[in-house]
Amino acid sequence: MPRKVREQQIIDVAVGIFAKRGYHAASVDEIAELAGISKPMVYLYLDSKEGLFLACLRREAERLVAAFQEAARGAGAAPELRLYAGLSAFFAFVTAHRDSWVVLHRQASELSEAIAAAVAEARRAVMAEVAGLIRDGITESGRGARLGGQDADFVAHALVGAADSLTDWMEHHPGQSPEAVTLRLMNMVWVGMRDVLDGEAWLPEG
Amino acid sequence: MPRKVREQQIIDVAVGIFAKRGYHAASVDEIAELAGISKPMVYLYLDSKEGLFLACLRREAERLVAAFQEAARGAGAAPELRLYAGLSAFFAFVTAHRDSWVVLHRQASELSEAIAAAVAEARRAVMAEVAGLIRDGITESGRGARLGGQDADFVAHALVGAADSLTDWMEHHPGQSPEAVTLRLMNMVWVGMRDVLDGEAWLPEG
Amino acid sequence: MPRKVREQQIIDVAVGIFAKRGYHAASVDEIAELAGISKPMVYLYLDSKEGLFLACLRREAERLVAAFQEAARGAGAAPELRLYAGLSAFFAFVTAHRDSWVVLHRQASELSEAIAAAVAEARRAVMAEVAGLIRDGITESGRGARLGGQDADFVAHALVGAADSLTDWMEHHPGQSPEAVTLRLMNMVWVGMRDVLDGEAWLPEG
Amino acid sequence: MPRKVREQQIIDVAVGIFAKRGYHAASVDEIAELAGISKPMVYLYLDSKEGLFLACLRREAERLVAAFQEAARGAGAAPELRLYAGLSAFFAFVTAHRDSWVVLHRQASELSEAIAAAVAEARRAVMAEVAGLIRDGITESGRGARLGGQDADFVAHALVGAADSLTDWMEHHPGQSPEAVTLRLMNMVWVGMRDVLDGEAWLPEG
DNA sequence: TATGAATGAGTATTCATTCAT
DNA sequence: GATGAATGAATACTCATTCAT
Repeated sequence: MPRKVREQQIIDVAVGIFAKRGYHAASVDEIAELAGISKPMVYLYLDSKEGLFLACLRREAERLVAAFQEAARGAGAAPELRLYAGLSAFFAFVTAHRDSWVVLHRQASELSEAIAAAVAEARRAVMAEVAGLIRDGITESGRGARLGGQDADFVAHALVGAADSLTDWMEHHPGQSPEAVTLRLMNMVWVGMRDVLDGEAWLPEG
Repeated sequence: MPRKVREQQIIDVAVGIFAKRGYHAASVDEIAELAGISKPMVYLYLDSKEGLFLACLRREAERLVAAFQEAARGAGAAPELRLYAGLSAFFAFVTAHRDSWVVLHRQASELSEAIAAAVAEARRAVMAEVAGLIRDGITESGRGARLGGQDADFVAHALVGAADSLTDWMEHHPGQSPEAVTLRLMNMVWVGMRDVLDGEAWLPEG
Repeated sequence: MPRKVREQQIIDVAVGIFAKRGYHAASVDEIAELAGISKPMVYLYLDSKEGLFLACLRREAERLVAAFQEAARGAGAAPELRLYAGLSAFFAFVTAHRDSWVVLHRQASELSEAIAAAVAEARRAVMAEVAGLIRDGITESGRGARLGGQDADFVAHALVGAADSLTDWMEHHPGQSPEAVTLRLMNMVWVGMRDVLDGEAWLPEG
Repeated sequence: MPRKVREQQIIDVAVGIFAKRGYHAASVDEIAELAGISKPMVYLYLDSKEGLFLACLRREAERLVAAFQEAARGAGAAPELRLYAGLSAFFAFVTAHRDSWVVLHRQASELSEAIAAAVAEARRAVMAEVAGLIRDGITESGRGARLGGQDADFVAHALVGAADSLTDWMEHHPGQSPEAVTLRLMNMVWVGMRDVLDGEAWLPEG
């Protein structure tokens, strides 16, 4: 069996176990056994438990970002439609691949530098993508005059954080389709942003 | 030294260590040593590593929720001002107590039933608070006709997720005061929500 | 409360706990709590866990031996009747005081020199008593010519071992009264011994 | 080194340590070290301290029962000769393998359910064997009329208890060969039983 | 390539025992 | 006389990792 295939098989199993048990509670023993392979092979291919987890992280992050980008790029020129398509792909992905999501989202802390860095990098990639779309949207709408680059970043963080949190929300509202969630989120954020840019400010005084 | 005082000292230290190392990597040995106490005392007072972590979780969650509620309640009658005050208190709290935040936010997975339940409960309490304010705001504005209870929940999840994520953003933009962040988030969400309620919909077609 | 009384109270509780949990699994904490006293008091009165156990051992051994002796002495002059009465008292005692018996009989090993010595001493006292009666019986019957002192000891060991074992047997045959068991054991041993002394030998050849 | 061999080595060592120190005082560390193996191997092969002890218990019980049965079966048809041969083998075994005997005989209490069950089972097996021979002896002698099944059990308990106790006695009388002890015990019990069955009763009145 | 056998290092937890008051 | 507070020391158990084959 070719090396690359074996490696992917191991990663497949590992993602499941890491999602179910968490990084620490997962044991290399269990992963090897479920992958139908001996432990030394796992070490030969992936180097260490950390290497194995990193491989999982990278593959799943890549898949998630790819899903987002592909959808966004296939959605024509309008930035808001691209954002919409990307978000839609995101919700579809996390719905379909819970394990990937759990590994990406819930294991960030208490891990080594290397892992924390990989997680941060994955998140940064998503943020950049989203912020880019937002920036484009602002520019295109001709409303960008008053805004520096920081604003798109701010909105991107808010939006991605909202999306993360709504992923949990979806779990408790199974009737809601990913599409419906996407649409509602777009409405809330995009309209808000647009109006704010139009000068419709909210101030504590009301 | 009286028991209650010692207990708080231990929890103080433990929050720091758990935040720095994560639940699994943290060792009871280290916590005891840093607290200037012997390990058996830790076990006598907090029962187990899990009990210790739960105590940390509960105390910090209580403090965070209390900060939010106190601020919100002291801010008059208008729901939007109360929400604003609450968010403001939230950002101030997580800025001032990074460790508390890390313990609350980043340790949810791979832990025992009991711990997961405590984390979920803490998050639920925050959500309920926020959703209540949003619901009040909708009702008071007279725009509630078209909305069921689920909508406030949806917005609350989006808002809380955005706030979580912006906490990370703040870390990389130290110039931004918690107040400024709060104001921008309010603008984005509140204005967006208000306008959506007013019928200003966004649809994929543009 | 006078010291002696307290001491006995502690020993009462300790016998129960040691019987229920065994020496090692029993914790001084539990004993102190059940005795309604603080741990340092237990140490003040009994010195150590081992001291406490020794005190239990000695008191219960004394009681058991006393029960046997008293019964034997109250039973007239005939050695066989005295033996019968003693055995009868023994079975009555272990039936009535299971905890004492368990502590005396089942904790002999894995303990310190001192404890092992105390157990051995208790057993030795019982053996001496029994062997004495047997020796008297042999002498009186005029059959002692062919026997040295070792024989009485041998029979005593066999008899006491049989009694120990029958204590377990009684537990699974609750219908059997201590008196009935005593009588059957006497018949088996006494008749056998008497006939053997009369020359009725058994040899492998049949 | 093949697994099965290692396992037996570990058990060999463990029997010695458990006999010397008792279950609780024995440490897995010490056993591993004496076996010239690392602790994780002990756990891999035997699962837990309890598992290790159970393995010792089962192996030694099996050996003892096997020694008894083999001797009894090789001794022809007469039940009394088979009993004699079995007892003889028993005394030879406990003389030759003191450690096995200590582990089997002195660790029954304060241990877990599982261990207590194993000990009880071992004793039950011995009892059944002995009781069977006694029952055969009674039947064959044509004296069984007046006896129910319980009597053989009663005699078996007495006999096994006597044998246990005489094992201790032998330790203090090194001059006595196992054969001599066996013969004396047979005489005492068998003759007594036979005569009792013949109607030669003993009653308290004399 | 593949693995059965092996381990060093570390962790949570418990308990008998003793001060300081 | 009495106790709440405190601890040193020990132990079962686990796991990532590697070697010999």
